Amino acid sequence: MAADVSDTADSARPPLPTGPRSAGASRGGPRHAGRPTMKDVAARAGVGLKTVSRVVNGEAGVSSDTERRVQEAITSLGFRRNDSARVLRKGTTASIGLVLEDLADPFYSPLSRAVEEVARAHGALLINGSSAEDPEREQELALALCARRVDGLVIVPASDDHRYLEPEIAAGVATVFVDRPPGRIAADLVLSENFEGARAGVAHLIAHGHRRIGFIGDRPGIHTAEERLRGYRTAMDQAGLPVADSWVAPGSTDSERVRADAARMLDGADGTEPVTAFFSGNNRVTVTLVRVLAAPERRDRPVALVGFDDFELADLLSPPVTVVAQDPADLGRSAAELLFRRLDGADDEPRTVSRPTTLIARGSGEIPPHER
Amino acid sequence: MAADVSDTADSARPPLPTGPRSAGASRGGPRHAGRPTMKDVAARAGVGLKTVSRVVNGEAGVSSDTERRVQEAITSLGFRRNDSARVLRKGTTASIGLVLEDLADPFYSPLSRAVEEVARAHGALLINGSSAEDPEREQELALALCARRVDGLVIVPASDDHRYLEPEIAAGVATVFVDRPPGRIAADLVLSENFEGARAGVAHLIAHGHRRIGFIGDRPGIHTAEERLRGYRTAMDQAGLPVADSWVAPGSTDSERVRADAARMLDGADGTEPVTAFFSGNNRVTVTLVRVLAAPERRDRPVALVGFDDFELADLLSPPVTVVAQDPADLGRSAAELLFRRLDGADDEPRTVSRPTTLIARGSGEIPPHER
DNA sequence: GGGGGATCTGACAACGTTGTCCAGACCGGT
DNA sequence: ACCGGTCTGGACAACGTTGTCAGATCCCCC
Repeated sequence: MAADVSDTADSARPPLPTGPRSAGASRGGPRHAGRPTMKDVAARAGVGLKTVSRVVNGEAGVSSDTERRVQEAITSLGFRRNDSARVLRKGTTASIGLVLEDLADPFYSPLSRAVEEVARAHGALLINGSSAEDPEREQELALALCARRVDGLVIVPASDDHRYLEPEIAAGVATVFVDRPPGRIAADLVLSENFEGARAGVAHLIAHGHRRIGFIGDRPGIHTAEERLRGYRTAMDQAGLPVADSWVAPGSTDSERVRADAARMLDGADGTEPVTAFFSGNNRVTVTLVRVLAAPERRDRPVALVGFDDFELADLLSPPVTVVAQDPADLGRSAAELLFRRLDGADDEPRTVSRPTTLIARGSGEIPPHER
Repeated sequence: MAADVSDTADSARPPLPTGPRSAGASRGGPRHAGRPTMKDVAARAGVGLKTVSRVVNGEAGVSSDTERRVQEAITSLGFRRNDSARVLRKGTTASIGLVLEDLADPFYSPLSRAVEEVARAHGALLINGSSAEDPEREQELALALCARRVDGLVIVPASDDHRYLEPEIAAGVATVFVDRPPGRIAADLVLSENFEGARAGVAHLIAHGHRRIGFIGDRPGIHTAEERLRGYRTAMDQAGLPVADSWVAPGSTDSERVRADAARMLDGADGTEPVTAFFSGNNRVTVTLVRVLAAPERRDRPVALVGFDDFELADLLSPPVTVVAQDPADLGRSAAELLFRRLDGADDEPRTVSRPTTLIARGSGEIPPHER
C-alpha cells in the first residue's frame, strides 16, 4: 500500500523519503537536476512543446524532418514521458488493479498471470497486491489502487463487506470479483462451480463404495468453503447416507489442526465409526492429508482421497491424487475480459459467470473402502 | 505494458478507450461527471482548498472543528485523493516495479511476494510484470514502469544488455538485479551461489559412488545456467572424472526435448556408457526428469537425481527428491532491502550480494549407481 | 489596552502533460 | 495576383495536488 486516504486519515505512514529525488543539484541552480521534460526536449530541438508531444505520441502532423530532430533530442537527453502528468491530463491510467489473497499461492499466481496477459493485450499495466486474507488490508489495498486511479479492479475478496467500494464504482472504476462473491454490493463476478464440483467429487467416492466420508474444508466463513460443504452434504444426502458431526471439520491454514482433525476421523473418536475416505476443501488441506495418509503407520489401511483444486505433481504421488480441478488461469482470464468489456462501455446489469470444474480421477479417489 | 515511449515511438498501441470516463455528463454541463476533487470538498465544507489538503494528509494546524467538517464533506462526496496529481507535484510515487520472467512460476512467486512485503513495510506499492523471458518485453515493461515514475526497479533479467536503463538510473531510478547479473551496466545485484551449489550437488552424487552423471541445464545463455554448468564441470574435474559430451544438455522449456535428452543419456547412445545419475539445472527440468525416471520401463534400474531449486512436494515423491535449494523469498527480500537502502540515500558503489544454497538430501540423490 | 506570539486559514504558483485553437507557410488552381 | 485548402507548428489553459507565503484570528501577558 502507499497512500492513506482511509476515511480516518490520521497516522499517515510516511509515503517515502524524498531524499534521492533532490540529490544532484544543491537546490539553488536554475538548472534543475531532475528528469528532462518535453519543454527541455522542445528547447533542444528548437521546436514547440506541442510538437514534441505529437512526436512522442505518434500523432500525425509533424514533418519527417522535424520528427527526426525531436527524436534526436529525446534520445540525447534520455527523455521519458511522465505518465503521471499524462494520467492527470487524460483521466485514464491504462492500468488495472488486482487484489488477491497471496500472490505466492500456486492457485492464485496463474490467475494473476492470466489477468496480466489480458491487460497487456488491452495495452494496460497490472498492479497487484496481496491481502493476506486480511479484510482491512484488502480495503487498504483496493483504495490505494483507486487513489492511483486504476481504470478497473479485479478482487478476490478477503472481506465480506465491500460497501467501501461504492463511491469508487460510482466514480467509474470497473470492478469484477473472482472466486468469491462480493459482500453487500452488486458487481460482476466470476466463480467456479464449487457446489457442483464438490457434490460430484463426493459422489465419486460414494460410487466407489464409501459410506463414511470425512470433509475437511476451507477457512470457514469463506463463500467457497460453504459451497463446497453444501456440495458434500448434498451428495451424502442424495445417496441416503448420514453425516456424523465429527466427520466435518473446517479447514485451517494451520496444518497441525488439519492433522489433528484427520486423525480424529481416521481413528473414529467420539464413538463414531472411522471414515474410509476424505474429501478436502482446498489444495493446502489436500497436501496435508496426503502427508497424513502417507505416514507409515497409516499405510496398512488405505484411505481414499479426493481434493478440491488441482496441484502440480498430484499425478506423481503414490497413489496419484484424484481432484476436482478448477482452472485458475481461466478464472483470471474470464474476470479480466469481463472487466475490459465494462471498460469498453458495457453497462448492463452485473453478471455472474460460472466456470465448470473437472473431476480428474488419478487413483486416490478410486481406492475402495477398507474397514479396520 | 501501457505506455510506449520506445525510442522509436511510432505505432503506438492505443492506451485505452476513453469511453467510460466521459459517461454520465454530456460534455456541456458545468457540473462535471467525474470524481470530486479537493476543490469540491472545500466548497462543500466551506473552507479553503489547502485546508482540505491538510486534513487529507493529516498535517497539523487544523482545528478539530474544521477537520470534522472536512471529514464529513469527504465521506459524503466519496472523495479520494488523486495520486497522479500528487505524484506530479511531489515527484515521488511511493511505488517500485518488479520485472521477472513469469509471475506464475513457483520459483518467482515467493520472490515477488517477498518484495511486496518489504515494499509494504516501506509504505510503497509494488507493480510487477512478467517478461516471459523475452528481452524486448523486459525492456518495454521496465521502461513503462519508469514512465510511471516508479522510485525503483527490481529486475530479473531476461536480456543481456541493460544499457537502455542508463538514462533512467542517471535520473535517479534505483535499480537492483536479482537472480542474474545485468548486462553491460553496473548495478546492485543479488545472486544465489549457483556455482557452489551445483558443485556441491554434483559432488554429493560423486560421494555416493556415481562416476557417470548427466547434466541437463537451464535455458542456455542465462547466467545461472552457465554457472551451474561450471559447477558441474568443476565437481567432475575435482574428482578426476571425465565428462562425455553427450552427458551435457542444455535445458529447455520444451519438456519433450528434455525427455529426449534424458533418454539418450540413460540408454547410452553414441557409444558412451549410460549415466547412473542426473543433476538438473532447474526445477522444471527436475520435475520432467522425475516423470521420466518414474516411467514403468525405467523402474528396474534406479537412477539418482539431484535438482537445483527446491519445489513443493519434493519430499512426498518416491523417492523423495534431493535438491540444492535456493530461497527465492530471501532473494526477493534482499533485493528489495538493497533497493530501499538506495532510496534512503545510500550512494556507494554497486554491490553484489551472494546468498547461499542448501543441499537437502531426501533420497533420490543417495541412490547408489546401478549398472545395467 | 496594546503588543507579540501562536495558531489557523487561504490565495497562488508550480508539477509535466495534452486538447483546443489559431497563425503562418505552402500548394494548386483560377 | 488572389483565393481556398492543407499541412505544420506553437501559445495557452486545463488536469488535481502540494509548498510557500502571507493574512486573519485569538489569547496571554505586560
